[in-house]
Amino acid sequence: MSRAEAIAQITPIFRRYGYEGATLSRLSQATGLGKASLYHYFPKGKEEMAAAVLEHTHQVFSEMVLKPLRTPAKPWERLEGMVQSLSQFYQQGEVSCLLAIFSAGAADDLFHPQVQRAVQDWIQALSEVLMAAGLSSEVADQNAQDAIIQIQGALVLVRLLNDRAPFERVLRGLPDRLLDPGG
Amino acid sequence: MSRAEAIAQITPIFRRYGYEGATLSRLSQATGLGKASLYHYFPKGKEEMAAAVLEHTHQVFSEMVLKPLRTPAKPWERLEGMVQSLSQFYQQGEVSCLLAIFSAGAADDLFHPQVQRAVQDWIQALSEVLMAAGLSSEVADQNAQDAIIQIQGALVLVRLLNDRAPFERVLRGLPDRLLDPGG
DNA sequence: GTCTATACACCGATAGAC
DNA sequence: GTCTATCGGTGTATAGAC
Repeated sequence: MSRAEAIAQITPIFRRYGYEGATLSRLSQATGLGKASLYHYFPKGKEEMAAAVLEHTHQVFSEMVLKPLRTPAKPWERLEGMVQSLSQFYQQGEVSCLLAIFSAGAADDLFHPQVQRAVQDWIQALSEVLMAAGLSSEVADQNAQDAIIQIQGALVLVRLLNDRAPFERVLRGLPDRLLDPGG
Repeated sequence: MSRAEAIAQITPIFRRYGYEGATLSRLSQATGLGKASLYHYFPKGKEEMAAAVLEHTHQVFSEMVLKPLRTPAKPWERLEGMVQSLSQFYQQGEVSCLLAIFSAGAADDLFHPQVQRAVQDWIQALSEVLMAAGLSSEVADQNAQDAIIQIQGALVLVRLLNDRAPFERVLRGLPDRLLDPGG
């Protein structure tokens, strides 16, 4: 067992149960390690586990989702690339967004700066694609925000209805909607 | 102190901290009652408190938000009425949606049926307005879902960025967007 | 009705054997 | 590295005085 493996195994627990609901018992069960053994990889305890999960998820997200936005391809193709990666990253809507989960309750007090920076990075990367497509910086920023709104909203609705269809439908329409200067 | 007052005082705790984060200590502090006194109003304990909060919030929501949708006014005016009420209900985006909060973690196991029904009611009421405006039932259903998506997504983005502007912007554009058959 | 006192389980965390 | 054992604190819930 490596630290990287441990992070991979505890990540779903934080995503599903949130910071407070991710108890050491559940984290221990998810890894197959005893509670005490988790402290070998995360000496500062649960807060360090959550920080590691957030950091690692951000790295995976940047590599999978943001990287396609920064290629030299045409704007529409870059957006298509992001949509494909997003579907994978959120497992067709099956899993919650860690940022959204950590934006409430006790986790918000601990991690708000990191969470906010991650979202701003995403908006920034999207906005640059839209400006490359000819949109004004104001409209680009607004449409980039709308993308996050629709993705996050779709993930919430999926959980509310227990039906992944809204997520896939939103992703499918996303590129065209974002490139529309009329919002 | 009445049961109704107690519900009003503990509701913000559940909204802000979620089911697991809403500890009896916090609920006790919010009401000014001792922990044991809460059991006078909610004999079955925390689960009954959460159920009462969910039930009461649903009643307020139906009266404030859904009722304007069911008036005999013009569709556009009914949507405007909902938007006004929504802004109030979510305090301009300041507070989270209880349904979204209860759709994750342990609360989902306890309350999923109630939560799902509440969302379906909302979609249904919206869809009927849109059909009255001449949209086909398929487009009306889809646009109604999009309304929930945008409202929930905006509430998430508000928390992520610590900025209420996205919520107010989404609400402002909602009626026109919903009545657009091109969705 | 509200309180103090308390029961008992689980929480996060640590010590130390192996 | 992983374990068992255990700590102090807090969680939900109950008993019973007033």
